[in-house]
Amino acid sequence: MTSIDYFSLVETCMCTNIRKVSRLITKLYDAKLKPSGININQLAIMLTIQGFNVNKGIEPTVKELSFAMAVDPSTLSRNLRVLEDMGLISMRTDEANRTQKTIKLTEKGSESLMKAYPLWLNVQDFIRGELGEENFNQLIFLLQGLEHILVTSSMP
Amino acid sequence: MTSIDYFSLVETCMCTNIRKVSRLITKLYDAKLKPSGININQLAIMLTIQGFNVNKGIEPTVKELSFAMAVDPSTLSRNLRVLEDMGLISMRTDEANRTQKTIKLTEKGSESLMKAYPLWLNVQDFIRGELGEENFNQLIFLLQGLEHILVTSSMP
DNA sequence: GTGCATTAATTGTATATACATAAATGGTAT
DNA sequence: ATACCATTTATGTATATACAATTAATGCAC
Repeated sequence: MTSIDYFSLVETCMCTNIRKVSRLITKLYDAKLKPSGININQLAIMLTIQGFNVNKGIEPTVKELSFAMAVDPSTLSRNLRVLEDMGLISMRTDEANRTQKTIKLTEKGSESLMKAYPLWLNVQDFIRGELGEENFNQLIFLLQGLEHILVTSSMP
Repeated sequence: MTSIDYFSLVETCMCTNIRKVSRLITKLYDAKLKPSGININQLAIMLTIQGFNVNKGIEPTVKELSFAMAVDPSTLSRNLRVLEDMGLISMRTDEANRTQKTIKLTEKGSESLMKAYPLWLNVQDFIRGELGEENFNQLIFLLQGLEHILVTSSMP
């Protein structure tokens, strides 16, 4: 094997590319969401909770939320604690099955969501404008395809 | 404004999609790199250091590395500490300008790199195989386009 | 119903991440 | 030469992340 070009190697790494963009885009969304008092991760958590509630008519458990977001339960547990301390969500032991807890937004949480929504839309539109509609959609499509592969296929 | 479909909202969020895939793909790369003793983030750091060294003939400073990887210097500072404690890199105060430090791989670091390389290649090939060559390349292309936008354009 | 396996959530530990600030050095203006 | 400003790195603090292990509750087999 001849010598390796390390720079181009790291530039073709799917994981490294995604992690780099993840850092950059998180920074932008967090900055623009700042006036709402929540960051993009917290917004995503609350939107997913609200999605369970509005679309499915249920209050999700930690496990359900964890699966929907592809976050480790232990990670989510700590993230939820922060939101609870902020008064944006409430968690309650499910009396039907006391091993699990159900989660819902508080009134204050709903208000934060409404405050964050237009700010989120602004960033989203900025990115869409810069990338172009077609590239934006294509990127989302490819990311969701990759996500599906990572969740369903198991590498030997 | 009529009621919002929160589920589809979060599914169209560029940031949330990227963060989710980032978690999933990091998990896969880390698992497959495990026998090498380093994770994908550490591999990326060491490859970038080696890239500076081999391609540019210089030992990068924390700032240069931080810029190349789009990581905050304070974050990188801690990540480098771990690699230093593992004996994979060495950092030295630049005597020409004592405000900065220069970084290089140790012999042990180079060995780790060589051990990690075939493992990395396996994961990379797996992803390429599952996505298909064309989608793989297209995804990298779109990610680098977005990266460029995030680094150069400033949102009003 | 007692014991054991299972499941859900949390905690211990470690790395990753960034902002704000501090510490150390270097450069410049007067 | 000194005083001030700029630059680089590191530290304080807080959130994000996951794996391993723990705790608590359930359920099943006998």
